[in-house]
Amino acid sequence: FLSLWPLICAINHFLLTNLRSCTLLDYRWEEERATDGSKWSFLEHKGPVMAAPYEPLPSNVRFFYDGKQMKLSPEAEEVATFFAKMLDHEYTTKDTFRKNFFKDWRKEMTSEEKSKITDLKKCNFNEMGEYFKVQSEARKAMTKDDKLKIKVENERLLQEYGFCIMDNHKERIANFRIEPPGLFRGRGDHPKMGMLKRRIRPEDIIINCSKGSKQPKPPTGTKWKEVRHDNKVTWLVSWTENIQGAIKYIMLNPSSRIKGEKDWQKYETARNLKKCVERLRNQYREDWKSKEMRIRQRAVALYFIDKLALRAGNEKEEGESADTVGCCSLRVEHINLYPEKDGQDFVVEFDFLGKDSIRYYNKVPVEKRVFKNLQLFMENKQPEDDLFDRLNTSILNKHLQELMDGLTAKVFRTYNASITLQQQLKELTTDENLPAKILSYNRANRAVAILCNHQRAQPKTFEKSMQNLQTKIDAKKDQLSDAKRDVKSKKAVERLEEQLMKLEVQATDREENKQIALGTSKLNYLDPRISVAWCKKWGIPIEKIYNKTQREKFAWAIDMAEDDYEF
DNA sequence: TTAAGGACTTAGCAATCGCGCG
DNA sequence: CGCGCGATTGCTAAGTCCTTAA
Repeated sequence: FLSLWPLICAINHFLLTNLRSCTLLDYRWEEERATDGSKWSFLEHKGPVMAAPYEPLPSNVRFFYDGKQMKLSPEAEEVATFFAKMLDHEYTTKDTFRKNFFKDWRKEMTSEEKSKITDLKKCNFNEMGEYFKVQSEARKAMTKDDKLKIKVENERLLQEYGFCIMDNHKERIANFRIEPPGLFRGRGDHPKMGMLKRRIRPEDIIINCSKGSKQPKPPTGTKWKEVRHDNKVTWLVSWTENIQGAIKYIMLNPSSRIKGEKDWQKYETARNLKKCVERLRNQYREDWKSKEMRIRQRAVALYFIDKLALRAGNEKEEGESADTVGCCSLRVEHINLYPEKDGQDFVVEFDFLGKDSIRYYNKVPVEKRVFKNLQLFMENKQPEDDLFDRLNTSILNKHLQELMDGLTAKVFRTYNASITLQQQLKELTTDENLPAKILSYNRANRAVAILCNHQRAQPKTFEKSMQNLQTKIDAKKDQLSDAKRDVKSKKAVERLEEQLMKLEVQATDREENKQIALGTSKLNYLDPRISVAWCKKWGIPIEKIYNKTQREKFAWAIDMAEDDYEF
């Protein structure tokens, strides 16, 4: 294997460079597209990689019920291992999780097991849990050669299943592996946490490819649920998941033509909004005065979406998922009104759980008319009543569609994120050294992340890593003063000063960033042409802003944007 | 008009990678 | 050369919005 590796790398490199030059040569971003709603005319792929089959535990790894050893049937044992693997996780202490798990686990038991195992508290999974810990330690301690074997096998799988042919292009597939079975982990206070996510069989899977293509073969002795040839959609494989009954898809990587073009289109729609946003703002200000309640509600909601970059807020079925809201689904209990607070007039305090149960907390002064309207909307309502009872996302989006072609609520997030980046870059970038410019970029990015409420848990290692950095800074300062004493080494002093500045910038950046996630806005909300243009204008290598994956995703923008690009 | 189904984008966290350091 | 950490990637849940059907 060691001798094979360089060859594999060489082949891989050849393929990648070949693909890249292909992109450059044929300008696939500028190819003509069909107008009949079809997404492709040829699609060929190898189908999904199925999850690895269950391997029963060795007989020395035991399960105990009520203190007594018990040999479980393979089906019940598999589900038990899912729980055992999560023993250290907070999830397994939660009532809902345990209840859902136990209910679903019992469904997999033989009738004998079912009659014996009646109380989760009496189940002892410790040996199983230990076994998996030892296994994962062993994996970490594997020899180089064994690690390489795994790497080679993964690479082989990627080469075989990780690509497809769509309309003359070899494209990378995003998620070509079928999700393995396990226990459902919802986010936040999810009523279904702990339920069994069942194993997906070939009989559950729908394959989508073109008629003339070589069809993917199901594993021997099995059949696909269906093979269809629908070129009005972009997915290659789909199946229905058993927790929410939702459909899951295998689709292409963001670097693909089909995703890139869609992304480009998204930013073009946002730029169209830029052209008419003042008109729209005047319109909703007028509508605050409407004699119709539904119009006032629509106008106030739109104002929030525009000013605060709130999500649309579709209705959700109660009890099916965590209780989270967006703009249209805000309830009376999610806001507080203060005619005067901290020296500001007409302050609205927002406090609610948004997507992924991330808390949105914000205090904002608003126009008097908005404030009065909110008071009106809240009159005679209970805390759990809808704030905008005459509004939903479908009504709002229908209205937006009339104001501008292609306009929906989420376009405001894209527009406000991108315009903020552009403005902030203009404001913050100074003609300093490279690290200072990068810091400016990150600060502009950060302003957007704060606007969009993209948070992350403070890394567990944050305090320590800040300390380490401080130690480095102190050491560098010492070095510097030593060097300064030594009159001969003027060059060395300069170099040390630069290194020290770099470290200090890094520390500032990291501190400001501890609870903010920049990745989401960078990947989904910021027109990449703004960043490409900024790099060109200031002579900054694009690699400083975008890593390899990001450069692949934004290849279209890197190809087309010049230094004078205006969002 | 509403509900359900379907397709696609957006999201944070966990696992893994790979680089700089002693 | 191994270790530890930050960076990157993988995973899949959770949104948005459109279409279809009753």
